[in-house]
Amino acid sequence: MTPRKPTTVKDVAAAANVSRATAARALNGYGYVGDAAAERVLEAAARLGYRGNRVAQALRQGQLPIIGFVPGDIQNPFFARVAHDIDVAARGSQHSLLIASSEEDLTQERALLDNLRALNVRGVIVAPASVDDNAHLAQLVHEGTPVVLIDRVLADMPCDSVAVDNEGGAREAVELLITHGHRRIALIQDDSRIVTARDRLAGYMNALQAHDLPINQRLIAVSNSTVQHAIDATIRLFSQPDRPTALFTVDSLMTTGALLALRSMGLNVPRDVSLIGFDDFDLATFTDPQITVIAQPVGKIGPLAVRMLLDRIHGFDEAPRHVRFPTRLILRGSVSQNIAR
Amino acid sequence: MTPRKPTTVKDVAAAANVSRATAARALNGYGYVGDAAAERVLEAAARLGYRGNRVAQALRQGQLPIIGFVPGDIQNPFFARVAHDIDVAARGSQHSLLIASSEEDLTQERALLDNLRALNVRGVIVAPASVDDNAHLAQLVHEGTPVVLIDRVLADMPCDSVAVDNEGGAREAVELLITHGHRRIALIQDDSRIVTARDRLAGYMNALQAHDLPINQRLIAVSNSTVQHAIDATIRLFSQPDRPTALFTVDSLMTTGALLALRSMGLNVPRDVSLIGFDDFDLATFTDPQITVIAQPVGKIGPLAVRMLLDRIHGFDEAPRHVRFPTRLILRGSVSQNIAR
DNA sequence: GTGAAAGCGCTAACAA
DNA sequence: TTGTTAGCGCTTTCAC
Repeated sequence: MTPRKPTTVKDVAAAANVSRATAARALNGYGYVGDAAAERVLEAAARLGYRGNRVAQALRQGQLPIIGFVPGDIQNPFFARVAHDIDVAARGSQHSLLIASSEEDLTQERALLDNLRALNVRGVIVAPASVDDNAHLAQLVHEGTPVVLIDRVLADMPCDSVAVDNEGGAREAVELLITHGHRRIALIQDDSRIVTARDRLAGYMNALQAHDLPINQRLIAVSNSTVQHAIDATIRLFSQPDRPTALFTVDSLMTTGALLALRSMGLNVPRDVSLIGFDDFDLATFTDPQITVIAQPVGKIGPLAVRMLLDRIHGFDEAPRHVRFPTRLILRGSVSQNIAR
Repeated sequence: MTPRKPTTVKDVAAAANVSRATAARALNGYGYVGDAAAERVLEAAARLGYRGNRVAQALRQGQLPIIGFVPGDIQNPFFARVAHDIDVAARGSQHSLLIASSEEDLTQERALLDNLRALNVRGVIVAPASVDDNAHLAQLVHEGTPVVLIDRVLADMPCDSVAVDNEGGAREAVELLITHGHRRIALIQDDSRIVTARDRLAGYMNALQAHDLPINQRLIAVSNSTVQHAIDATIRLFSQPDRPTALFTVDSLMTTGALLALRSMGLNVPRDVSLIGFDDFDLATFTDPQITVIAQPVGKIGPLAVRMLLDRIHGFDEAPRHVRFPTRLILRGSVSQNIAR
C-alpha cells in the first residue's frame, strides 16, 4: 500500500548517466549504443526495476498491444473454448486479450467496439450479435481496424471471417432424421438475428424440402441460447397434440435444455423422441444413450482467427478471406428409426 | 480499409472555432463553457465522429479504465462463470475487463501481471496459481495496485479476498461418506500448490481423523483439473486390489472425469462406488443417479470481488477484508450406504 | 556514439 | 468565459 511511483526511462537514464534517448536505445536494442553505456543502462534498469509504460509507448506508437474479442456470451462453452484458444495464440505473439462479451445485445456490442476503438487496440475478433444494423462494424473496418468475424459471417462485410458450414451441418442432421423415417421434425433455433441461426434454419428447411416434406411453423421454436429458455421451448413443442417424433437443436446449451425438458415430460430418448444437436459437448457422452451431434472443429477457429488478424495487423492487404470449416456428424445413440410413420 | 486518422480534440476545436481547452471542457463537461461554444463543440464532435483517445487520457491521468482478471483457466466453467460476472460488474462501472488466463503456470502468471502493471490497469482480480513464490503479488500490492484474490486466499497477502469455505465443504463431503459407512474413501485432488487444493485436502483429512479413520496415501491421487487427467487418476485409484468404496473429487472437471472413468471400468455409481464432488455443475443432474455435490455460491464471487476492487480503486484504505462464503451440500443420488464394511 | 528536442492526444493549472 | 501552455512517458528524427 505504498503508492511509489514507478521507474521511468528518465530515472534509468539519470542513474546510468546518459540521456533519455540513449537509455531508450539501449532498452529497446536499436540504433548505435556504446557497449559501456548500454551495460550501465541495463544494469540501472534492472536495479531500479524499470518496466516501461505501455500506455506511453502506445500513445507514441499509436497502438496498444491488445487484441479485442467480442463473443456473444463468454459463458457459452463454445465461446469460452474459443476465447481460451485466442488467448493462447495472442499471447504467443505478445498481445494481450481483452474480452468483452456482447451478451447478444446489439447496443452493447456497439458500445464495446467503440470502447475498443478508443483504446486503439490492434484489432478485434467479433461474433456479431446481429445480421442487421452493422454500420458500426462496417465503419470499424472502413477505418482500417483489422477485424475478423468468427462463427457468424456477414455476407458483405469486407473483412476476414472464420466459421463453419452451418447450413450443411444442419441439413445433414435433419437428413439423418428423415432417413430414419421421421416426418414431424421439430427445431429449436436461436434468435433469427444471429446469422448462425439463420443458416442452420436454412439447412433444416432445405433438408425438408429436398425430401418433399412440408415446413410446419408449429414445429419450429425460437429460444435464446440458454438452458432455461430451451427447456421452455421444448415443453411448448412437445405439448402439442400431434407431437414431433424428432428434434434438432441448434446449439449445445439448447440440446442440454431439451434433454432436461424431455426427461421431465417423461419422454424417452430415443424411444419417444430422436434427438440430434448442433455442436458437440461434454454432456453428450454422459447421457444414456449418448447424444448424436453435428460437431464443429472448435479448436481450429480461434487460432485461425488470430493468425488472420495478425496478418492484417502486419499489413497484409489482399481481399478478405473467408474460411468455412466443414462439420462432422458424430453418430451416437439418440436417433432411432421412427416406427409409426 | 481506408486508414483515415481518427478525429482528435484538435480537429473538433478547429471545426468549432474554439481552443482545445474549451473543446475539452465541453466534451467532458467540466469548468465554465459558454452555451453557444459548448453547442458548437458538441455538434462538431458528433459530425466528425469524435471518440476520444483512451490511451492519451490514460497517459495523462495515469490509468487505463481497465480491470485485469487472471483466472487459473478460463475454460474451467467455474472461472468462465466468474469471468462473466466480473465482466458485467466491471462494465457497470465503466471499466473494461482484460482476461489473461495463467493456465495454472506460475511463470506465466508473473508475466501476465507484469504486463497488466505495465498497462497501468486500475486493479486486478487474481486466482493465484501457487501458494508459494508470491513475491510478484506481494510486490504488486506493495506498490499500491488494488488487488483482490479470489477462490484462492494467500494467508499473509495484505489484500482483499473472496473465497469459499473449502476446508469445511470438503469435511462435510467426507463426513457424509463416513456416516454412510464408508471407510476406504478415495480423494482426487488438484496440484497441492493451489491453495484451494490444500484446503480441501485438509478437510478430507480432518474428517477422517475426527472419526479415527487412518489416512492412506494410496487412496489419494493428485490430478490436474482436466477431465482427462481425472480419468487417469480414477483408473489408478480403482485398479488397486483393495478398491475404495467411495470417492471425493475436488472440482467439477474432476468429477466429470471420475464419472467417465468409473463407467468405463464397469463400476456403478452408487452401487459399487459412492461419489461426491466439490462444485456443482450442469452435468451433475444429467446422470442417473444425479451427483451429490458440495455447491459454492459461484454467482456471488465475481460481483463481490469487483465491489471490493472498486472500493480500493476509489481510495478505500482500511485493513484487508477477507470474505469466505459457506458451501452447501446438495444431496442427490450418488452416495449410498456401504454394505460390506 | 550520443544528446536535444519534438510530439503522440489529452487535460488542467494558470492567465487573460 | 476562454485561451495558452505545460507535461504525462515514450520514441525517434536530426544535429553534433
